[in-house]
Amino acid sequence: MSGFDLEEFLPYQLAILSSRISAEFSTLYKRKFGISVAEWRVVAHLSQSNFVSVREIHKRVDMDKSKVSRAASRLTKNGYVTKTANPDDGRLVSLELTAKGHRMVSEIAPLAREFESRVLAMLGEDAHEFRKAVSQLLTMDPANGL
Amino acid sequence: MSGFDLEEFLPYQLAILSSRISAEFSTLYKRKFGISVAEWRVVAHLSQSNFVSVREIHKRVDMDKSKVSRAASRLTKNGYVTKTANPDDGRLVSLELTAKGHRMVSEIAPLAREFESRVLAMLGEDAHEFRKAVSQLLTMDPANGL
DNA sequence: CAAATATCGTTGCAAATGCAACGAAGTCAA
DNA sequence: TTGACTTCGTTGCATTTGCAACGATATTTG
Repeated sequence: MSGFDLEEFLPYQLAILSSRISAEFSTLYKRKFGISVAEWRVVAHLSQSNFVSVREIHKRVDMDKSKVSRAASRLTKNGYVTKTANPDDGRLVSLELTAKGHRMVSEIAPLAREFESRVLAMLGEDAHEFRKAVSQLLTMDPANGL
Repeated sequence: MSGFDLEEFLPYQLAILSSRISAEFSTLYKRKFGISVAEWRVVAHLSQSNFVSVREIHKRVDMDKSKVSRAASRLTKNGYVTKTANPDDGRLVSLELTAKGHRMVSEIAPLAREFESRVLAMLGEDAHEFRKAVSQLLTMDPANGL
């Protein structure tokens, strides 16, 4: 039969690995706060720098701007985020964490760090090398055909 | 501001990396054959072993059985796959590549290998270590809390 | 300044997704 | 053998997603 060995195909392996890890971690905050992965990404971004526009987040992450927009709307509806018009540029929206949003992030953050440690612990000595490789690959330009 | 550094968070990095790589590669076959990632996974699996059930594919991959079922239906409609009832167990469906399906896989396979090489080339010496780490992480049991 | 262009966020829409429920088929035990 | 239980694939449904189009605002160009 031979054919193509999907199990050994790196893009496939990465997809499986990523979705498993993401699913595993997301249950930690989904259960407690009812937010999605997209919403987690938005609040995590906002915990680092407030007054961020939808476009700003859309640019950094592989998230369509409509996805960001809707995630932000859900977060606003649930009191984690506020949306205000940027006074300098009427097209922009300034997203900002509320106190409730900050509390949520500070509850999730230690869980995130602990989860990450557990994953890296599986690699032992090689953990650092692995992280370096991931960072390296992330520097590729998706527009330039890698 | 401090907060949580999402950019350095491994699950996030893996999600970005995986989705970029997947998107990049999928354009190679989407354009030519009009199939989705889910459909690619199904035909790739089938290129290794025919007469596979929906459940079989569902078990190996992080794909809901309804997702597999629908991907198989689309592939059948487009002449890449046939569905027949398993004579030994009426509940099972035997998925099988058609000649057209085999031709498609044999066109995509070299593109896949070349793409993978290009990705690994970015890592140079460390490519092998990286692959080992990915395999290692994939052995974790998602049910057992990693 | 006016008009053409570009950028930003939202929304409509069709397609994809996850989940639960279902019917059909198989297994097991009394 | 019958009846309870399990397994398999499909489908209904609500939600999410990606893409294009839109209105609103900025910027650029003539």
